[in-house]
Amino acid sequence: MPSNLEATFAALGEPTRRAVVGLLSRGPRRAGDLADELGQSAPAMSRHLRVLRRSGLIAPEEVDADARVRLYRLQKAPFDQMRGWLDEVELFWGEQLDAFHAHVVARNGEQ
Amino acid sequence: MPSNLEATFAALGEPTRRAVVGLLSRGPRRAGDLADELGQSAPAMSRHLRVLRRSGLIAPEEVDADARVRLYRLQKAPFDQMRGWLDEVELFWGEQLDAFHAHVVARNGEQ
DNA sequence: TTAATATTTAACTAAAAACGCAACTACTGT
DNA sequence: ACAGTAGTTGCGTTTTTAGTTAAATATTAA
Repeated sequence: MPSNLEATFAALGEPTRRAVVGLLSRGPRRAGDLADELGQSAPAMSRHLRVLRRSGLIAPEEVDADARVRLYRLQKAPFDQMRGWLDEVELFWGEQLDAFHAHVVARNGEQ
Repeated sequence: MPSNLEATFAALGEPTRRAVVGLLSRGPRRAGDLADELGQSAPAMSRHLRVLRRSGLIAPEEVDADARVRLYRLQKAPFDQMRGWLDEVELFWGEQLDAFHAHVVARNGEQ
């Protein structure tokens, strides 16, 4: 389950896959149900799920009884990583804006 | 400047473009400087910048003096949209986990 | 006007992604 | 063993993406 930002963002850059994540946020589901709900063929959905699996965003539930059925579940790690990246970017960005503001204030005085 | 999630996530699914965003978070920069710092040819960088522009993640600064130079700057809206989407997903997800926890507690008693 | 600089666009190539259909795997139930 | 169900994979096709070189655009400086 290698969770890398590259694959995560790329996976979410596709509407069907974002919709899959949206549905899975409501609870785990089977591949076939996702295909039906999103109007995709079984092979197409299987491929989307593979992309999502490789990104680490989803994982098949531990198979218990019926191994024909794979219940997919959302994974937290990639979400944390994305938020971490966004936090980092916005942290420096904030400093930049602060510096810009200080610069304006230094030139024009407090508004 | 249509800022849609699809283009935003897709744009960030590429390492060079994420690096561009990282650099721009430290302050606005010219296309040529970004190309140099990231070891990309000018045309390649120009294309990456077009993708980022179309996603809404960056915008060229209002041209002031020298119009040969385009200073690119990060835009907040797409970041807010991404966080909004993540919030929504994790909101439902949280409810799901809460329900699961309640279910476990109901079966096994408080841990 | 001419040269120089910064950036984008055009045309092309190569690699990757997406989708349909058909075939295959793996398991269940009779 | 056989049929049925759930899901994945192989293959051919079409589209998209990323990169290159060369040319075009826009602006400043001489």
